[in-house]
Amino acid sequence: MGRPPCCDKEGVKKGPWTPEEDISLVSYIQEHGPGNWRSVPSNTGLLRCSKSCRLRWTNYLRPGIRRGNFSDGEEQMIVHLQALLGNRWAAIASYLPQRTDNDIKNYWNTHLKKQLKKLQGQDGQNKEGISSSSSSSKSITKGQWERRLQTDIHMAKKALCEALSLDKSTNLSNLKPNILAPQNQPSSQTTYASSTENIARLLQNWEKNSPNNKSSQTSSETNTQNSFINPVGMSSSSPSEGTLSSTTPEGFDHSIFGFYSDASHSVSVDETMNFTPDQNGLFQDVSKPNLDPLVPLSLLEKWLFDDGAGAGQGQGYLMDHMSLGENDELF
DNA sequence: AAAATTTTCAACCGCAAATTC
DNA sequence: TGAATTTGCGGTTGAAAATTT
Repeated sequence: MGRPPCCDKEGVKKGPWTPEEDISLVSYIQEHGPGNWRSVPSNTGLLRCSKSCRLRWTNYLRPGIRRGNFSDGEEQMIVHLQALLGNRWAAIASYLPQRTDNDIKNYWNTHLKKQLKKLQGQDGQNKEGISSSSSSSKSITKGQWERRLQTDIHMAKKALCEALSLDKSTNLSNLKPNILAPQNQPSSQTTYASSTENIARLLQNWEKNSPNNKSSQTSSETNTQNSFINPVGMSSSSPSEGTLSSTTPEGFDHSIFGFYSDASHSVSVDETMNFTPDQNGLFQDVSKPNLDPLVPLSLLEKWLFDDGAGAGQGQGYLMDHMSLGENDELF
């Protein structure tokens, strides 16, 4: 016997999410934590299927997500990892904790693929496409099954890290954010919308900046200067590119949730590149380990392609060189 | 200025693995 | 144990925005 369906297909809303729906979902998750998606639509009253809720959360609302332009480093990382792992976007995204697999996939399909094609056209000698990747020549020598196996080893280690770290701190995903406020932050702060009151206030502000008033909401740059009140008292983002402010098609600025808040300052790209789940609190997707996104690719490559990698020799090497936060001690 | 074309990216779909009962 | 369901992943779509003609 199975379980009842999460939602019936009829009466399920599709298409772009409205700010109200976002707020509804966010406030529910703030209270109950992410997970148990099948109960989300019924408990929130959202006319969305559980799948859609999960997707919206993981790809858009989840704190710690960095949106907008990809840095050169990220770009290179994606190109290298794609050469190593193929189109395994979730695996690739695990190396870029601030990016979603969907974003990476989109970026690959819209930007990098073309760039590589161009390069390929310019340099006919490089038939493989990733001409600049030192690892690519090695990767051809490995069968695809072998690459997959190596990735799986990495994923297994990752899962072990998570399991062990979760054991240490109880099951984080089931606890409420206020309970798990990062220790290095003042107790008055959360890394998330601070309360349902805040969300209500956000909605008020959003209404003031009515969706009809599109002129001020068309770019992330203008959004950094909009009139949303930061619920946790965070100063407004600096207008410099790369500040963590994201905007829905409706112009809903998610920085208002204080996802990335550090009450004393807005978060720059450089800072966020080094963020850790602890710094960003509970709502950092626990499925993404704290792997420093700027780990030199040669380390990854070395590990993945090291003959001894599968047996654990390379494992220690990689782990030693990657910032794993709490998990460092595990290896 | 307007139409046509291209680009972008949020969201959907289907499948496979994992989970639940 | 096995069937039914949920969850997660990768491929794809299509509306909106941007760019070109």
